[in-house]
Amino acid sequence: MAKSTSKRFTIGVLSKHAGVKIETIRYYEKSGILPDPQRTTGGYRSYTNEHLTRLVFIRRCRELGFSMSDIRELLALADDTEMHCVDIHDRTMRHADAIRTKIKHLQNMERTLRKIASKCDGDDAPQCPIIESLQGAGSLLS
Amino acid sequence: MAKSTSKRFTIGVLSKHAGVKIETIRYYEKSGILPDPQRTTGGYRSYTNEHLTRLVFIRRCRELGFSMSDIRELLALADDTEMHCVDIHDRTMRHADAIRTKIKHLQNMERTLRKIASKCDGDDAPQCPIIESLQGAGSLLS
DNA sequence: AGTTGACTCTGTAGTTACTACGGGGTTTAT
DNA sequence: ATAAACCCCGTAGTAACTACAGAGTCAACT
Repeated sequence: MAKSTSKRFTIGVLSKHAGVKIETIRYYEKSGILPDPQRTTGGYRSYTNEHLTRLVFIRRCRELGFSMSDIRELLALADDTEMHCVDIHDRTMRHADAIRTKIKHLQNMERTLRKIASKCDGDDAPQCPIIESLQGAGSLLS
Repeated sequence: MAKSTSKRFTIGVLSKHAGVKIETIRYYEKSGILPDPQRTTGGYRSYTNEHLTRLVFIRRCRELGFSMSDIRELLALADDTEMHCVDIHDRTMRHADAIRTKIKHLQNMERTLRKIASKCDGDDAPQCPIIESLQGAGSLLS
């Protein structure tokens, strides 16, 4: 768990590694969700691995349907701040429960999709039984 | 599997049951993701349970971070359309794989959050070990 | 029948979270 | 030293809603 190499890099490099567009990174900075980086003498933003970690986390959260304020709260948990232990416990549990629900829904969807795929597997029959498979209890829309 | 009761209801009722705002329902209709319902003589929209099912599915997908075009594709799978079996197989598997990745990330987050909560459980110690728990390999940000 | 209140209609404008672009300065490589 | 590639900031555009205004509809009392 040695402290990671603290090389600094530009916004373009950060963008590539995090999979987040440059404009979006600046947008996150402006909205306070990603801390202002140091600047070079020329005025260029200079990032560290901590920025990268945080940015990847933000990107993932967005892909998983969390709002910016959700993410702000989750990051506050990671950033400590001056919250009380009890607050943290409650907030954390609420988030964990919401996430569990998301997982359940995704698991249902994945199961149904794989069922559909397996029915369409192998033979290229003129009409695959997709409609039927979607009417039943295990419907994608259920 | 009897055909569900085909009572019709207004947009307000649909909104309440689906947990989707009226304006959003009209927006979905305009963007073609929710089929145009019948109208009463007075011009009111008249919905069925099929609309409800579809709308709940759309809402969930949005909460899970799917874009409108993702949802359009998923609904196309449910709606049959004139796609070939092979197409469906490929698309379905791609979606299933993406969903599996989402599940993995959410499971990591849930595990980490519950760990944090359990550390903050019971005693109201002056400083809970949140920061440390977030630095390690099982960090929320990892 | 009339009227009140809750509901719905359409269309337009505002919000959130990006995304693209334009005009300029900086850095790097030849 | 001069392009090419990169970065700066600000503004405008997009996607997916969300709110509001002004008018019509419906159900239920008197």
